[in-house]
Amino acid sequence: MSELLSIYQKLFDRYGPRNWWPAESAFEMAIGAILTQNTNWNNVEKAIANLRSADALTCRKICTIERLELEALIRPAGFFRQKAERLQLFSGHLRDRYQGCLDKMLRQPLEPLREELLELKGIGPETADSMLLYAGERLSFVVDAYTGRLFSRLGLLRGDEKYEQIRSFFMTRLPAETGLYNEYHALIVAQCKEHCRKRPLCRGCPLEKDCIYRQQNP
DNA sequence: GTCCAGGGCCTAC
DNA sequence: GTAGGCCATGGA
Repeated sequence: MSELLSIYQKLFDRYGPRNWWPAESAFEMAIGAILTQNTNWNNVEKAIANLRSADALTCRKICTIERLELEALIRPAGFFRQKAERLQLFSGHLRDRYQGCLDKMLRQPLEPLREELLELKGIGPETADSMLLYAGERLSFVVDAYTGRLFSRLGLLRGDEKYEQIRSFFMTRLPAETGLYNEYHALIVAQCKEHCRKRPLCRGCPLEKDCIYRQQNP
């Protein structure tokens, strides 16, 4: 078994299926992907609950709601002014180019679609890949800060790779299965939330024996 | 009080 | 092309 699959298996054995992305619709996932930028998911849940109560989890409503009202609804998610703008830019694009139909957008050819998302202000690579993988079930590995941190510690990355390099690292080594991509990213998050934050401690970590950081710092 | 979270943009060198 | 500042809330 490849090294990446072996690590995957250890994480899956420890944490089980993560059932990502937690949302009731693809559009809600896309909105959540923007709201969770550099923000604890707990806070995002509050914002999404507010949007749901206001019946504002649709493209049409996000497009037409007053900016200040949208800001107030998503306030718990932090960075609420930027995020309100980003939600409306994304929804406006969806309305203008795909008649507001997210499924239609997500069925487009992968790489051009990814580039199209990246051209939108406020959608960077992680947000784009989250939308593609989780809302669209498209084959695009999601990289985040945890990913680089964990695989550097495991000695599989140097630590100075750019986003696209890390994404390619996984995509050229893993079987082309969206279910695997989905679970792997979610498991990395679960792992890092429990063990690999900024503190240099791997005790009890399911990857303990593989973790070169621990070998270097017993 | 301090640190951090499932980033991304902008500006200055 | 890249390091540093900025955006903001809420929980640990």
